[in-house]
Amino acid sequence: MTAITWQSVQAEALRRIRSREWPPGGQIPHEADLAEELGCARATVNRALRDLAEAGLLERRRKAGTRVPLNPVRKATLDIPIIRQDVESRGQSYGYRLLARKTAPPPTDIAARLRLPSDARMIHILALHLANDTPFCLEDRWVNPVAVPEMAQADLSTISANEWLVQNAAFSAGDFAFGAIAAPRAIAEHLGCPENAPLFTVDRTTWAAALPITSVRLCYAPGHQMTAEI
Amino acid sequence: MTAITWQSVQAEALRRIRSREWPPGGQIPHEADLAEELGCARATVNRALRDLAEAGLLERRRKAGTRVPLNPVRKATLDIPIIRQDVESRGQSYGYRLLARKTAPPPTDIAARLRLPSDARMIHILALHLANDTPFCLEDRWVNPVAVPEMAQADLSTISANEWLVQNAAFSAGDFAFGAIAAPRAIAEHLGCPENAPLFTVDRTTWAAALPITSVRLCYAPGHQMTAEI
DNA sequence: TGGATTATTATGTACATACATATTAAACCT
DNA sequence: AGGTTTAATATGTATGTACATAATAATCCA
Repeated sequence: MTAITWQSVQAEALRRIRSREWPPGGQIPHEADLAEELGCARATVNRALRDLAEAGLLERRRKAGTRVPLNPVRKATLDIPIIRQDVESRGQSYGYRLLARKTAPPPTDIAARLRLPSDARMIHILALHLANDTPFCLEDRWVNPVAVPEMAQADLSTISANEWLVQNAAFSAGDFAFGAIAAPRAIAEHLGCPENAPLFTVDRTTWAAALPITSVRLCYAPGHQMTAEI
Repeated sequence: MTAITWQSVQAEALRRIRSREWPPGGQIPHEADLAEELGCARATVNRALRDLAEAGLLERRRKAGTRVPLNPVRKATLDIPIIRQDVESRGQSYGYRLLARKTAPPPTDIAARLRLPSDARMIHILALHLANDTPFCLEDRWVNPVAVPEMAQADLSTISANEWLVQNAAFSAGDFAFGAIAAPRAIAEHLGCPENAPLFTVDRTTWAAALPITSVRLCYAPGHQMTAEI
């Protein structure tokens, strides 16, 4: 009979943080004391508090102990599915059109972001993702063929570069930037929206260790929202 | 001498996933086997694999075992600091102006989102956050006074509602939505940007258990980007 | 055969113990 | 007093064991 779980310890810790029994900025008892008080092993307390620290609700440092941060930096978790799954999980039918694919030197900002020379040969892909046959998202992607040589043979008319890369490229790290732009003429035409319409954009760069794989900008149709939970 | 850490086990697992030694869609050896093979305790393997599963790189189910997902839904972690810290961490000076504060019934969409009757009395706050004395972000917030009665006495001219709530409201859950809008006249004037400029927006609703606390829309000045890493 | 019941099995968790590691506080020496 | 060394301490992690739990596979029975 083990009534005390690490979740119950975590719930009790949360309660104390919220009730200010453990005030913001203040130190909390150390693991051994809590374990004794709650009647469980230190490992159980450790698991509970470590988890809270990862969520930004506690700050822990060796020897210094554990404290409740004054201004907690909360962490939200964002799910990044492939676009097809994103559309399908909304209960809509997914469609895809490859608009262009060619080898060319990248624009300077892309080259700089990937730390490649601006005369490097890269694959440029332009594709449209559809939901219920209406434009959902425009994918403007540059791929480093050195990182994924197999891509030259890939048939990107049936599977999107987005999906192909998730399945075939071994990426280790990446960064995202979310923002908004006014739709330029060319993009507005593809998305079927007015020129200068406000578009939600996601810029994404991925790496395999130090080797740059791809940099992509996704322009979503007007009104699109991306959601996260905390 | 304990050379094997859960991090090293995790690194080895990652290597096998990336090298396709453990192919997408395939099952991997169970914990006991891996522990024996790598020469460590099962708990160590468990910690390593559990972490990878949380990041979306593995799928684990009791009895069914652990497998490499075909289309991994990667999880990105977003830091949500208070706006002042966001500005200051960019090396800019933070400024703040309370534009309006009054009690009023909420618009229907806000009421619906918070599951409150549309004739509820709520506190409406409009405030401008500045970076280096130029507009950074416009905060349009509705607060449920039932959830935070102390807010009636709060001096929101020196501390933003954003910061006050983080320090004083015991929130337990929340959701975010990121999007883009064309700046309406009123917002454009506050942000000092052209009307219809594309603005990055964050809509955020927070709860204390079942009790709605606040719903806020942050409109960032044109060009602003929010970043995340994976 | 089919539906319910019962093993079986892989992950999930708890615990006691031991040691590692980072950091602070104390002691020390010049 | 000030800088350096040393001790003390809280968290971090590894281990072996034991049992819990969920889900599948096997079995049984009508």
